[in-house]
Amino acid sequence: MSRDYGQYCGLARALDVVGDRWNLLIVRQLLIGPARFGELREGLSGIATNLLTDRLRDLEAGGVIERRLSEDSNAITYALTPWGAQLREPINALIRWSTPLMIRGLEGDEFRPDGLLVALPALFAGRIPADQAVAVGVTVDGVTVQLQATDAGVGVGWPDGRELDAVLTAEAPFVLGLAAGVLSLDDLAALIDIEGDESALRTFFEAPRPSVDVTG
Amino acid sequence: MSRDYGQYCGLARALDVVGDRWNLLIVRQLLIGPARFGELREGLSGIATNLLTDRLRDLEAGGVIERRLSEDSNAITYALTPWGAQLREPINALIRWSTPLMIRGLEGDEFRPDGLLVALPALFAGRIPADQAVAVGVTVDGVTVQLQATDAGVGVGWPDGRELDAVLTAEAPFVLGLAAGVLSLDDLAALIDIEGDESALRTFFEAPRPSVDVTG
DNA sequence: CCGCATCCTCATGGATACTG
DNA sequence: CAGTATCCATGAGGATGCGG
Repeated sequence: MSRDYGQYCGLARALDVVGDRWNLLIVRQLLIGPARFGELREGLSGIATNLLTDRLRDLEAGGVIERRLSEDSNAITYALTPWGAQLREPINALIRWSTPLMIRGLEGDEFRPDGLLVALPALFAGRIPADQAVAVGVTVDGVTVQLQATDAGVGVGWPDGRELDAVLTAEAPFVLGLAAGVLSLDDLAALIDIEGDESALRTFFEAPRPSVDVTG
Repeated sequence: MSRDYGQYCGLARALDVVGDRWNLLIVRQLLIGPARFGELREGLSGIATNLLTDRLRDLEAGGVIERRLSEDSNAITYALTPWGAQLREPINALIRWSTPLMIRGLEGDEFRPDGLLVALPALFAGRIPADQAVAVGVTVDGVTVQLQATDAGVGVGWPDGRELDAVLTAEAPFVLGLAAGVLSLDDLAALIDIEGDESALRTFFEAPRPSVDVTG
């Protein structure tokens, strides 16, 4: 690849920059936060190191990411530029579109809980669940992610020490189906585990959210 | 490519289906409307025929497109499935993201006016410009596209015979900059040509629209 | 270890010619 | 017109090496 489409079309030009294999997955990792070379390699399930080097150079030349030398020099950190960070919207849209592919289950694919930090905001995008200061946890593969009601919508992140009103423990496909609104807590009653105030969970998982289609 | 990422991640699974080279551009063409093999080949500026065949098969197997045999058989038409048509949102998001790349100008790339039928709805996405029954034309490369105020937002299409309140003639980058809101009619006064009621054009090009960043 | 370069193999992309 | 078949260049993927 790396070959330009040669079309004066927004989609073609966007793909000239981020369409190469691995590029958008690198951006996904950096949407979680700045990362070192090795962290990226780890989060991308073992991309070949030469490819990661190439892609990082391409993305830097394209203005999507930047290299930062940490204070003590010698340590290079990769981070999104402001423009690169705006890829969150296209990526969120692709994540919502992929819902029919996700509710099929893992099918042998590798699951990394930090992916929830990108997937859950995409599925909850922009909706405002409640005025209350509700915070719940979602535990997948033994790792807990915190959902928190904010004025702007649902905030997603690692637990920040605050008390959780409830914790939902479930397999990854169930969590994503719940977040996308194609599965309900009642549907999954026998397959999930809930501790604490179940109504706090319903605040999140029964509120309106971006429509996704499951026709696929 | 065609190789799966092997990650249980919405973005990775989406790219497993539409991430191969040419795939999203094929979807872009089909967002304009169903098309024959030769029309796709034409609209993709001469993609190799074997690649087009491969991609069409992949997309069909992935549930994104379907082959329709026309009534008199012998003529195959390709069209998006309902799920495939939902790629409009991710594609729109990428088109909005690409604005900084587009306002740089053509730079030798091929421009096809039918691309405006996809680009303009992306840039006007969802906003409601006016209650009036205003319709204007945008002429690029001698081809005119019609913009029409509707309850749902801006409707974009080929002229349907109705009388146009105004016609804007300009180079493609100017039209896209105007639609994205990073250029104004006043900025471009000397570079564009306006016939008819200029205020009708302002109804479209000075209304609020999705924010795009030009930091790139 | 971390960041990257080099080599090698093989799948994929791309251009052309060809066929029903 | 709608694809196949063929050939070649390129890129992906994996292993390894190397300086810091």
